[in-house]
Amino acid sequence: MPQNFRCNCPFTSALDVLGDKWILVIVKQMLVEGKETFKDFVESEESIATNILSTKLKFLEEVGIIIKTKRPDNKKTNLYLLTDKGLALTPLLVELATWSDGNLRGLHPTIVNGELMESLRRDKAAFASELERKYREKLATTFKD
Amino acid sequence: MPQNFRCNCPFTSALDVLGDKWILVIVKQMLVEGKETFKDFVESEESIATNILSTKLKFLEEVGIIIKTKRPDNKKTNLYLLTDKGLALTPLLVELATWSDGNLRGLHPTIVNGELMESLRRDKAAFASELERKYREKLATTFKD
DNA sequence: AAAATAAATTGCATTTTGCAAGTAATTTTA
DNA sequence: TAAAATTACTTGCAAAATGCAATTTATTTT
Repeated sequence: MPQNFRCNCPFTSALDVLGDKWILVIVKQMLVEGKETFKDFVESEESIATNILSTKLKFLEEVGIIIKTKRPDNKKTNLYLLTDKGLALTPLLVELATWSDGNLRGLHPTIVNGELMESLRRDKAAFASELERKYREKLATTFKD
Repeated sequence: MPQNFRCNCPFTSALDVLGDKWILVIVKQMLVEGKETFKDFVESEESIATNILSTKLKFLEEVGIIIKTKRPDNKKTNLYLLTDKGLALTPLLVELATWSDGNLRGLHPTIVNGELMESLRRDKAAFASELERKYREKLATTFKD
């Protein structure tokens, strides 16, 4: 957990947990890009350092946003998966992308602007529940054995 | 601006700008608590240090989330006000509070839970547009001279 | 003119972030 | 089945960000 929360404000408390450069990037990689192993995260385009990744994964597990598990047939590779608390971040992530889409292009003209962004613009809520649905489906497959 | 963006992902790019402990706390203090001067921010319950505040206000101005101005009759006190780009963060802030409300009480039982949170729970979108409307009203008054 | 206030800046300590290298436990390949 | 490769780390050290306390400058108030 964050050693201690700054105060009792719900906005500030969310930022005590989520307010840093990496936490929500990792959650995005899981939810949007299907990343689930240490290697997956290290190889992603944001290229997080392994020591930071290790620290952040531990923290995410501590606060209950992800769980660490393994496939029964592989003793080496850890799987990191979103919990319900983690999946509940979907609308927040969608708002992040929406804000970028509408307000960051002046500062950063090469932000991606493909089919995915168009579908997000068309219907944010639908986009969010579709992301969530797909992730739950993947969870069901992972745990079906 | 952030020296450089990590990549072209809209989620990650938003976090390149917003992903830290203080940026969105300052925006919240402006939008939700009506704070507008350096002193206001320093005296708020999150008690930000003056050097950090100074740095963050400069950054927020640089990326166009706030503007720095003065009242015509006071040469000392700076006014910091949200731009449209800043006001566009309202839905994101509302999602932060919503996530805290539903997922952080286990870790942080004293998170506020008053009438304001109830109205947020009742209708998130209405809550957001009411916040925005009130802020624009305040802006109109500030600039009416 | 003296005191108080607002908005900083500066110096220094602590913490966080980041790179590069190394390690331990598997798993794959020759 | 021994050697090589892979996964998930940890460690050491440098750089950057954060934070506290004190000081500074420009107003404004008394």
